[in-house]
Amino acid sequence: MVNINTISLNRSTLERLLTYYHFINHHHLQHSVGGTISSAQIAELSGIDDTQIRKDFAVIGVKGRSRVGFIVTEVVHAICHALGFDVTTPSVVIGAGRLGGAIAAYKGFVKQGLNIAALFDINPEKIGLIIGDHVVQPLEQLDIIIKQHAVRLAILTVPAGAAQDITDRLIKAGIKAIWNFSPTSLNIPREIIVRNERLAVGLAELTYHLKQNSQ
Amino acid sequence: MVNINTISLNRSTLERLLTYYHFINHHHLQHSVGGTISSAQIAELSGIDDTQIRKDFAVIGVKGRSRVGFIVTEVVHAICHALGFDVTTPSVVIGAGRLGGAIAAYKGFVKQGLNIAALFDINPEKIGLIIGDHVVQPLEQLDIIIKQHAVRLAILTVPAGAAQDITDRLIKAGIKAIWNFSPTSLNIPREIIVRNERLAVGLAELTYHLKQNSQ
DNA sequence: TAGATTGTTAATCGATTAACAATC
DNA sequence: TAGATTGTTAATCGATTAACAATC
Repeated sequence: MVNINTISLNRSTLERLLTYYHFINHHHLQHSVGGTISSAQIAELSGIDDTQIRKDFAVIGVKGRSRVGFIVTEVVHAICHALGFDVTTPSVVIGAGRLGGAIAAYKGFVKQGLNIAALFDINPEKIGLIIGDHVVQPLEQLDIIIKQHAVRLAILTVPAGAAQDITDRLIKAGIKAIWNFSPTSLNIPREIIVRNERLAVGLAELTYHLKQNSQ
Repeated sequence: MVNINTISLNRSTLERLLTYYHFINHHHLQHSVGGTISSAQIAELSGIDDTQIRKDFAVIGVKGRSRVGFIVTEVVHAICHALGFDVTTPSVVIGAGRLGGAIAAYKGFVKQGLNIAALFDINPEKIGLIIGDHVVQPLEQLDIIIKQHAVRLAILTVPAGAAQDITDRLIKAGIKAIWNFSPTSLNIPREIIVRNERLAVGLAELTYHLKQNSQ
């Protein structure tokens, strides 16, 4: 086993690795037992430069063969391992609104190792509702469930106004990483990992280009 | 009025502009009539280099004053104009599931000029349901509504398996831009603008860093 | 004026792409 | 072998940061 603990993948690299993974899966290439694929073929599918692909594979410890290419199953396993998909990540979802419910009910993230231990809401009327496989829990249960399941990841889908309070509470309860869907910037200690999912950026990009094209 | 039709903002620039906009709004700076702000102050708030900020402002036509800084309202207006927030963008949401419903019901995008003309679903059981201010429409209404409202933007929240078929149909109906939340890659003509909102990337980034930190 | 801040040029840094020897 | 493909170094490109004259 190649030790990849010491290497550090930046966000662009992670995104590219996920792109390779997606295209390989999408084309059902992983089903061809012992099948191989060249960096040029992946480049053709994904639009990413073939030199870049070979470098990325080198970083995650995948070795290819001259005149043959890379063994598909090796690539898939290495990407899963590098990205942590082969480890289950327990998590909690805070906010049982439409977005929180969508994430809690979505099965696609399970392939990435995500396991949702519980879904919380502050609204008493929502407590007890069943969304996906989850019963909406009151926030009072937060500490207990986080400890019980050794949860380190929280998925935040509360309104902007409530985000900071909940965040402080999550950090006190031992959360180490926050996937933030609230349209606000969180004030957090440096050691906590945050990913702000700013959907507004996507919309801005589209409206901007639409405007450009119509002129 | 500065002509910004000819300039081209890339994705990083758009993201930075939105960041400035967010921090200026978040700190209620726009309410200070005639108030000014320096690039160093925005740098402090946003973490973006002050030289970069001055360059971005130059690109969107905002002029500052020595020893004073930039007039807040001018900055806000210029960003809104550059990003197209001052123009209403009619759109349709395809897929009245939890995610589609969340987007259709969310009011935050209105500030960016987004107007949702209709919400569609293929499932007959969902037709007629009320989500937010919208009645779920059958796909048969797609062409009529797109023409009626001159819709050019479609927001796609259908399962991966249905995404390509719907996309083809949308393009035939005259859609020019697609905000794709389906976890799949769409095959589309070059002239159509697509933004793939790959939430899996965010999750991968977090699980990767959690794994790194625990070793 | 002195000094703070802009606007812009130059330097640095990192990411991407090209080139090509090594390999099978 | 000849030729296709990897692995890696070198070159290019673009984005970021530093420096600093101009300005008020």
